[in-house]
Amino acid sequence: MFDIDNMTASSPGISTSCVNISAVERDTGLSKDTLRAWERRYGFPNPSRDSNGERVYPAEQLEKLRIIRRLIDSGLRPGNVVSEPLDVLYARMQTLPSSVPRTEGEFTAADDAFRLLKLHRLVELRQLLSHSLMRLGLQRFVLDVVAPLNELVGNGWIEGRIEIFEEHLYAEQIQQLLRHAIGTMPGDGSGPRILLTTLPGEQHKLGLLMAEACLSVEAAHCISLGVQTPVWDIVQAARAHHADIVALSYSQATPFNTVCANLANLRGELDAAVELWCGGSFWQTARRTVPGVKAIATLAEIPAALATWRREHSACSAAQ
Amino acid sequence: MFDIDNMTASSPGISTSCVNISAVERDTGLSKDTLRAWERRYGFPNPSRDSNGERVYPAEQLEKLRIIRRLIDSGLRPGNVVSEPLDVLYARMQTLPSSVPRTEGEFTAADDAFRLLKLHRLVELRQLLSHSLMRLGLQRFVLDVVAPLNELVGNGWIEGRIEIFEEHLYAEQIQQLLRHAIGTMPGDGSGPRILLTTLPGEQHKLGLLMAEACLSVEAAHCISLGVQTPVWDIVQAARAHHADIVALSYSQATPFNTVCANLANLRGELDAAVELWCGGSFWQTARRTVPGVKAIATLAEIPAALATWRREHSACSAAQ
DNA sequence: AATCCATTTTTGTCCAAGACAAATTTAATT
DNA sequence: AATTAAATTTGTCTTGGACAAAAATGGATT
Repeated sequence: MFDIDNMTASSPGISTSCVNISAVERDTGLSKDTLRAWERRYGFPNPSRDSNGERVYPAEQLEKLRIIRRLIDSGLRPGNVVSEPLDVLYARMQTLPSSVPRTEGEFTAADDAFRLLKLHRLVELRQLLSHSLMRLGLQRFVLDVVAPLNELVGNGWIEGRIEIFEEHLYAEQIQQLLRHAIGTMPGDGSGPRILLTTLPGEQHKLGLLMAEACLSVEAAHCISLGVQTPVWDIVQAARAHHADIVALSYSQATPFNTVCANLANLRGELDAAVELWCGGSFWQTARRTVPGVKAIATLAEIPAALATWRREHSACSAAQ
Repeated sequence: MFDIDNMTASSPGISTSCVNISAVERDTGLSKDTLRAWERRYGFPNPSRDSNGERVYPAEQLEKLRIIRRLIDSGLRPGNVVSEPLDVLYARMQTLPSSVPRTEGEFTAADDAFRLLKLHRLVELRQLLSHSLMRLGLQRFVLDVVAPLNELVGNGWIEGRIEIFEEHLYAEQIQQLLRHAIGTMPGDGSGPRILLTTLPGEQHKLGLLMAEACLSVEAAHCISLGVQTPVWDIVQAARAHHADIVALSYSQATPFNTVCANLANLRGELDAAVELWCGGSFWQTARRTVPGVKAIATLAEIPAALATWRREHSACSAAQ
């Protein structure tokens, strides 16, 4: 019993040449249905078939799909990019708008960190970040260093200047640093109890951690559930831990309507007394608001939002 | 334009009553194809249809699917459980074998922690864990407290005694603790450079973190990429960071053949001088070994494995 | 009773080709 | 220039069939 495709696969030193549709779905984030539809409509991807008639994707096509994914994530439409040859796609990547609004002054730390990441100088990177944190304090560190660095790394991935493993490594370093910082803060239990998480499908944990850092600095009592908590479990957790506020984090990639539907759904399930906050950069271009949901467009708004809550809450308890 | 199903859905105060197949896939982890196949073969799930002929699953069926998932994860087969009524399923959950081999003496800490988790007494839980860590040291804490607690929580989920949000919360607490402990260890750079990660599809980050803790204690230089790194990126990262060892972590849920295929694949891509270690409880029942891959059946074996590496490596450099 | 091998059943995943609604773009009108 | 309407694009869902890997079963042998 031998497999022709696996034999042809291992030709030029690369044994991962050929993968099935499940692997492509996993590695590109494009659903099987989408992959088949593109093949039907645009003629790409164009996988060969194994002895059983099933699709087998060569590594080059997988790589091209990743590039296409980047372009679509940054606003282009499938019909305009999927059937284009590879060099045209590379050309288009150059013309993407780089949306990194940087505050002058602290941009050097983020730039330096990015350079160290690319050079794989991990020890120095950690030192630099750790030093910045100590010098600026947690709040300013998150706003002025981590946030722009996040953008740099994110754009670097879209433009292909950052490998996946470098992004992973970056996320680990920041996580280590922020968790350590958050962990060493006392937390006197006086502030509001805030339940932090993301909904299923949203995997971006750094945004959540940055929010937790900013909230902890303001003496809020944070209870983080990590990423991807189902709606029903958020409701249960809010009750079990007597949360005053449920705070969700979205990355910009999420379709706006999905966000609205989820928020409305969750709002309906939560007790009325519990506030629902939603952070994510997409609010900057949001067309409508969701009733009963507080939009937090940027991390910098967090102190003000907390101050408002405290004012309203103290007034409320005084009235009682 | 009105939707009959959504109207019947919002009857008893629950607005999430009806969901489409995508949501079910997301919330249960069962693929769309599997859900349709079960419906065809066993008559369950049995969703109604919306005006467009698409499946709409009521909340009860979703809940039952979650229970079925637990039973299958613990070894039962779909044909025996999918078509059974709900009360039979509950009865079967009671009869599941509890496979927690506990070392006498330290089991009280894990049990107490589990109890505190169920009572949502977060502050006390953190204190207890933190105290155990200080008393036992990181290594023993991981082996004697975290590992059995992991089992307790995992089994609790399978048996339905633990909610998803409680598991999330647990994972966050442990993560916080371990990261903090790992972060405060000096790391003199003398030990082997170990690249730690999991392959795509493997999301269990606690196992990885526990391994990192045990390795760090033995003065290894750990470079963690977090979870779900593609094979090609592992190879790149190993080169970029001059790793001596690549260590992968698997949870017991992964099919054995998948593990073997991935390992063989990765082994072929990695430089021959780089060792490949693979940890995961499935080795305890493993039928075969993979050439060129070192199996680490339990965390307790880590010190010995590191000692072996050091012996071989020092002999090697002396011979040169 | 335990181990091994061959046969049968179970089960997850894949396929094709069509359909449709939501999102987006384009065209037309005020 | 701003709205509105029509056309296009695009992701996701549908059915019913197919097949291979995994698991269970049934003997035969040690």
